[in-house]
Amino acid sequence: MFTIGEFAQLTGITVKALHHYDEVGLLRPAEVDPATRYRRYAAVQLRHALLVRALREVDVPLSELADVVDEASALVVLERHRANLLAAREVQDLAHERAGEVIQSLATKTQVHVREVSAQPFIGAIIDLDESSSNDESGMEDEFSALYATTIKFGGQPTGELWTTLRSSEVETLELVICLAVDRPLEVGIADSAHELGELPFRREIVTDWVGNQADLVDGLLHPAVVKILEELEARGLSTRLDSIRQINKPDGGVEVASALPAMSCPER
Amino acid sequence: MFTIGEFAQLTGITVKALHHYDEVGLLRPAEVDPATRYRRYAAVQLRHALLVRALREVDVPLSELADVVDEASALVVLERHRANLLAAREVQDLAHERAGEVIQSLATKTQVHVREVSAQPFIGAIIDLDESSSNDESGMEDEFSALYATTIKFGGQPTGELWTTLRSSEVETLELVICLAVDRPLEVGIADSAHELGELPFRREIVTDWVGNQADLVDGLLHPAVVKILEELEARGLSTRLDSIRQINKPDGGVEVASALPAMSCPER
DNA sequence: GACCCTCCCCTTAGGGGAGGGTC
DNA sequence: GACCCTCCCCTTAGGGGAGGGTC
Repeated sequence: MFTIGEFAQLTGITVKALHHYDEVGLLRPAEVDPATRYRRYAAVQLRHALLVRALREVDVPLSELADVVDEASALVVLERHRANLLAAREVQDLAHERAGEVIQSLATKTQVHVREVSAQPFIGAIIDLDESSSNDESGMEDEFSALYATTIKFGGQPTGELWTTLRSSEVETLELVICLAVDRPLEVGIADSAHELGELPFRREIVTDWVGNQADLVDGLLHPAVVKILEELEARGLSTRLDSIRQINKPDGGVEVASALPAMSCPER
Repeated sequence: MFTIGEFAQLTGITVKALHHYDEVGLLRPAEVDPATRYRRYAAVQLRHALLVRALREVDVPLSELADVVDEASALVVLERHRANLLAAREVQDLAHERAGEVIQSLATKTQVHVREVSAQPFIGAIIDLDESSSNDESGMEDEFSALYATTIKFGGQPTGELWTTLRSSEVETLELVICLAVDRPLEVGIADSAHELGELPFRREIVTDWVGNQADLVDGLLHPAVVKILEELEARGLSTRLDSIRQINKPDGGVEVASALPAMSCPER
């Protein structure tokens, strides 16, 4: 039998840790003096303690150590833990890549300017973001072509420009509206709950151009050009509501983000 | 300006985390309503928040995020953290190797037997383990050859057998005594504070043989054969004091660990 | 005089409520 | 009726004491 101090020396486990292992039931002393509460450890406990210590050196959580009864089970636990670690590293590596991309995309220069644009009729497809939550790019492409087909079917003539707007519906769910510019206003009769028709009026817009590589963007995240325009809008004391913003996907892969300026609010400069 | 909920949506940071960042001063809301204590976040805070979130995704500790003011500093922090991670992984890998070795060494079969041995004079060198704490093997080799030389100098004739014993000195510091068997008792006059002379009497010993690969042993740790003999001693109701144990290094790399049995304590079986 | 005991507080980064105002 | 607020408790694995017996 050993005192806790001796047992600590022999096993390399600290007295504090032994206290803790006793408390959680991982490694109970063979005896406890009922009067003094002094713990006594037996030589038969050395092996187990050494296994525990070896595994704790590689940060195997205490909960997994409950399975360890001999060298064989210790090896199983060690290798299982190792496999988990390696898997976690791969996740870590991917996360690191993504973090770098996010930072890079925020760092890319964004041009800001103001322009006048003429009235623009459009047709929009309403997509519930909460449902199709896995916003993979391919799905987005599908939505675009579906909208294109729908437009043709209803006699519209797409002029090529595509944009999206985020908005909150009355039922408090986030919606993405995918819009396609058409040559003339479509008849209201063809609209359904999943589509809307409209016309952007003649207006002045503030626009941010983002010329980074689309592929570098991490999806599900605020687009850097949206960040930029929100900063600009706020700096001018204008509304920073997302539904006032159009995100225009250019054929060359670039992105414009635009928001209408209130009439006469911003004197030419 | 955004409510905390909106800001959370835009940045992907949870409301709980924003509360926390406010509390620790990492990311304070632009305004707090003095009456309701409602937090208000500004669009200019989006960029910083997105950087914070990107770095938290890779588990950069909050303390390191204090340095982050723009994309450039975020990249610096990201890469610094990455370097730390990679270094930590190497340490982890080594720790994993060692843990495996420790478990393997405990798993190697150990023979136990009892033998009678004749009286054995010896000379021992006393080494303070607290001082020469970095118990590298080479240092141990040096000690052996020094002892060999000393033995010769004092007219002793080493017979080859080498062993070590661990003991606690009267001043409560752990000592290792390195012993060399000699052909006849040396004169007491030649002993000094760093050496001791003695003779193991004729006795019966319990012995554990360990035949694993010496190189697989992790130093600073209880030798598997010592663990085994302590178990055996305890099972027989004998003293498990370390200073009753001799660890004999065999020329072939094997290790014997022996402890004298009390006279007549253990009837032949 | 070391050793050992039992509290008790502390560390990371929030998550999960409860209870009660606010938009 | 969602949103937001401020507590408060909880999680890992012990480390660092304090205060008081024990070998």
